Amino acid sequence: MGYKYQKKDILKIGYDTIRKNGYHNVGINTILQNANIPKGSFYNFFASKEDFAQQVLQFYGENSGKFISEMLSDKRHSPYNRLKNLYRELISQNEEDQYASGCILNNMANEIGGLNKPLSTVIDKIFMNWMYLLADCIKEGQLLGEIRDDHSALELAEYIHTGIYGAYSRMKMTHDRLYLDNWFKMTFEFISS
Amino acid sequence: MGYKYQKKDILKIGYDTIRKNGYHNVGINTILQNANIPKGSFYNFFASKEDFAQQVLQFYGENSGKFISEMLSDKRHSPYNRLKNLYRELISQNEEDQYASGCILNNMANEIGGLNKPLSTVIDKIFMNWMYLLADCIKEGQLLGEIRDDHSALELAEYIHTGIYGAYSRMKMTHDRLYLDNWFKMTFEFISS
DNA sequence: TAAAAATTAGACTGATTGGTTTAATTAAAA
DNA sequence: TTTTAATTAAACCAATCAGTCTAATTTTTA
Repeated sequence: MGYKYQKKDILKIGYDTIRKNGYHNVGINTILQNANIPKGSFYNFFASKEDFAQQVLQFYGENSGKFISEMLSDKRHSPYNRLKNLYRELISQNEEDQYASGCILNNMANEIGGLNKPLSTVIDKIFMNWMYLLADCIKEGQLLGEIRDDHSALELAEYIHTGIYGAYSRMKMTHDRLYLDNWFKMTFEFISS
Repeated sequence: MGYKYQKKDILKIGYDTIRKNGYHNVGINTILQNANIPKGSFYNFFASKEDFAQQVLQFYGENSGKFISEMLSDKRHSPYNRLKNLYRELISQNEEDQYASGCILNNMANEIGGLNKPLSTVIDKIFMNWMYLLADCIKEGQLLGEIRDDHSALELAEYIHTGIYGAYSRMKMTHDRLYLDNWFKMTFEFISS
């Protein structure tokens, strides 16, 4: 049977709440209400708000890693098109909240990255993990001759993904996908060979 | 003579404090301490924390606008090189705080852009104002044949500036300029014709 | 089944939040 | 110079913050 509440469920609520509202703007009480748990249970699972945020990021990083990995190993498409499909999908996922929130990793990086070393370390690890997944696919595309190879696969991966983070910043202002689409169009033009 | 405190000085302190620490992470009391003013004076000048943030952004937007405008009208260099000089300079400015803070406009956009309509409207106006300055210079470069013209000047402007915003997100994790430099190298290669 | 451990529950705490209030002081306008 | 308005000053307020505490309950282990 197990106990009443599942850590995983609280992390899921926390992910959603923090992604949409930010870190400092969200109090523990909001998490408790959204997850419908008493404070004692929260602090039974998590040592502090910061520890919670860390686990939320980890949770998200692992799920996203799996998703990226699956999208980039779909052998029905070429590497370049697999990349395009991934970002097409990531862009589409923002429709759910009217393009208001973006990616929790980027949000946290911008909000507290420069101030909180433990959290920025976690964010960096997750990010680099994704980059290696991207770089593998890009490398494949370079060998096939469909992606330019005057820059390393890892550099291109980082260029692509930081690019969409910049576009998220603008997306939040306008609440539409125009900037994401423009970024998509131009980036994939620039990296094709 | 005038009164004891100057609104402009408080805005300058506010700009610095909020840029480095975020919006929700900074309380009015911190601003009061940093600016060395009593609470009564603050609320004499500003209606609320949100109003204050709005005026801080406006203040920054105008100063930055002037700076961008000057850099982009330096006729000793070609348009393409003026752009490069501008971003070289913007990157360098981040050394002061060990690449931990980035741009207040981008930070605020990411932290509260999706939640606060009045503030996101201000941010958007300032951003677009900059974009028109950039686009004018890019247009010039396109006519000279040194910047690719298969995308509109405004689209390229937006692409460039959202690009550096993405790089800021990464810069905050690593606290160095590597990502900024990589972004710079690749972007200016991609947009040259 | 008995004992130990983990979890649930929410009242409580001290510090901090954005903002108000009232009085004293200073500068500008008449 | 007198009156009015703006500014300075800081004590004060209700609400909220992250986190603690103790007791009851439930699950696991022995």
